[in-house]
Amino acid sequence: MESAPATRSLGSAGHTPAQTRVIEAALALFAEHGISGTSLQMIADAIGVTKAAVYHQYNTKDAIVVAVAEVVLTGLESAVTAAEAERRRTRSREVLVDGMIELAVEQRHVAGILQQDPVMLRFLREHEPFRRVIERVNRVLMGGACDPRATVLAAAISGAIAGAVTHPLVAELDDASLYLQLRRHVGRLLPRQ
Amino acid sequence: MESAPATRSLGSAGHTPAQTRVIEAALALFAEHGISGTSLQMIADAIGVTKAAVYHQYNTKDAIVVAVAEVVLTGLESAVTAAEAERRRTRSREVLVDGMIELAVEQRHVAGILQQDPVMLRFLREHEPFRRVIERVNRVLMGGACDPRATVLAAAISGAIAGAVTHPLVAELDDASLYLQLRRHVGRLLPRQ
DNA sequence: GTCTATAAATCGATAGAC
DNA sequence: GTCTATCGATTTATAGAC
Repeated sequence: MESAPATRSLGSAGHTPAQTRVIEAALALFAEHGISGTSLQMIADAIGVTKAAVYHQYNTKDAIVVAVAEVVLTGLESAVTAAEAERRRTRSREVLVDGMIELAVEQRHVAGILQQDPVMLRFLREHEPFRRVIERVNRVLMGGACDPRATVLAAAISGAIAGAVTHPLVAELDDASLYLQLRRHVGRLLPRQ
Repeated sequence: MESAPATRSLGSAGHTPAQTRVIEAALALFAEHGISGTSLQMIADAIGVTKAAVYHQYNTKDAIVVAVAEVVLTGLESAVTAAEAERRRTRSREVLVDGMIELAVEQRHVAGILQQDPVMLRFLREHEPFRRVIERVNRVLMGGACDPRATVLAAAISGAIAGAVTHPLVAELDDASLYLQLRRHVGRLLPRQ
């Protein structure tokens, strides 16, 4: 029997096979060329269909970007939900950081686009469901404080994780080593509990 | 009297006023919309001239990207040159990290595009003078080692700095606080000397 | 150094057949 | 669900006058 599905504020479920093909092709191309640098023609070519077929699934390019964002953010939402279930704030942050590292390593080839692409950042700011997830993540990372020290710490943690897994230096490192070393280094960033 | 100009492998000197206007406008637009998301028309509009006038200064868009990269990388090259002058490896890394933080805070609104934009990353890989600077930075950050621990550490330091200064959380923080807090947090990342 | 004008290709997006 | 065909706007880039 399945475990009860976590309450989702992001509707990433219910994709037809054709939609899934679009999302996966777009994800790979966005990561390599950026969102602005990816045309619908490139997505269509990658799938092996025409532009019109892509438009039948998502009738604007923005809709594709939102669908891609939902897929990537779903994991982050689960991680922050698990973290928020912890009672102690320091423990909560540890759980979230560990989840973020695991996700970032899993999705290392696409992690960059979510956190750095200007088009994606615009959606993260303006699309309400996305902003809520980001705000929950930041709140946990800041550990209840809101002073400059906590703010920069949260930014540095996010940046270190996203920046490290997408850094050219670690391109040839295996997932397990990257995960272990990243846990170790980012762990040093966290204040002693 | 002026101090002797540091040996430059990046030819960022010798810009005409018109070229400087192009570079500065491009820098701001690249940072906001990404490189692919910035057209020559947008650059021309920002300066207040026509596209043809822009093309008279740089006859391809790629040439503008290279010129922008040179300007931004010049600071990094000075920082790594200063760091390499130190005798002890741990001290060398400290000097470089401090220089990188200073540069990143100064250029916080454009720092992201250099380290994360897919088009810029392609130039950093393929343009030989750029790659040499990046390699020198990485060598100092890794402190003489080349194991997974040192590799991920170097990636995490770069990522933490670039990621932190461009993070939306710190957008409203003043430069001085950002610099101080970032030094503190990234300092914890460095192994005890 | 800047302009007008234009070329050739590609962009996102739509209509309608199958 | 995919196709052909097309639209209008925009893209990079060039030619030639001032």
